[in-house]
Amino acid sequence: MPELPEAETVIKGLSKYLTNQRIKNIRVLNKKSLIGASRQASKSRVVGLRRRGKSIIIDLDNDHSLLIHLKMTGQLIFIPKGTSRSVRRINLGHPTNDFVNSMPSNHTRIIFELTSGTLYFNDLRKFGWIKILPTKEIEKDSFVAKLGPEPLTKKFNPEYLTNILKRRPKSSIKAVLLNQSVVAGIGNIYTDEALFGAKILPYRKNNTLKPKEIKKLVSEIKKVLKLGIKHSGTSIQNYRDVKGAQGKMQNYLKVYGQANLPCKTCKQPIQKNKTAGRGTHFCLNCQK
DNA sequence: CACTTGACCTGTCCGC
DNA sequence: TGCGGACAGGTCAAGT
Repeated sequence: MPELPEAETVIKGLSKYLTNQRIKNIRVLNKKSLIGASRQASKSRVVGLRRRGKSIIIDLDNDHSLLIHLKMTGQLIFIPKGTSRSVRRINLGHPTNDFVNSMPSNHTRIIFELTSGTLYFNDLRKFGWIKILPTKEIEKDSFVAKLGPEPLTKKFNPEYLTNILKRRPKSSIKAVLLNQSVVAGIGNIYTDEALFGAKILPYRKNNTLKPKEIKKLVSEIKKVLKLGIKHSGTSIQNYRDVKGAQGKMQNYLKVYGQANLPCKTCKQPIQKNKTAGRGTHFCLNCQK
């Protein structure tokens, strides 16, 4: 789930709790969730948090970093030291956890014990991972090295996207926006929202987009991502912030998850199909 | 080279 | 109530 706005929200929430805190111990409950040696992170102090695309980076004072990808169902939940059991009763988005006090939950994969409290990495589907690697090697990491520009920087502009589309004339615009090597951080939700804002059907072939449409699309992508950040991300099922709270962006979505409901602009029913292998939402009347 | 498909996992929801 | 199948926000390897 977590796309760029959700990763950004998690970082904002975690920073105040983790910065300058020491990692005392790391408990690995699911081996596959951790890549690298946990001893390279324990006994170190957190110096800062940052984001690259959808991934979260926690820098440590021993020249190592945690590179984290939440994939679809990953959560980073922080419980400050001394939190009472009643406060720990939080809704994590699935029935097994809904009314259970439990941290760790059934889906906790890694536990970081810090001086300020405990950080739980939960991940129902086990697709997510945390890598521990030297800070200097993050840029060379096999995952990070392939990422395209950040969508909220000037590097992502109409000229850049135009050149990308020329090299991929026959695929769909949606497939391009989901490709992290083209632009890093956009996922299924914000792709559908940005294409609606730009009035472009998701399955349009790239060589049919006009310059005006490309320009509008770039600006709509930046707009929906900023709106997502403003509303602390989208919570459809599992996404939660560090305190287990839901984001608010789902209340502002115009097409994602709105199949058969009236379009907020023209009242025609929102359509759903499969484009680029993903559930895709659009308005046949508003988008061309 | 670029695109599509299936796999990775666990769970929910819907129809029968 | 049970069962089978489709589907779920991401990415990668393998196939075309």
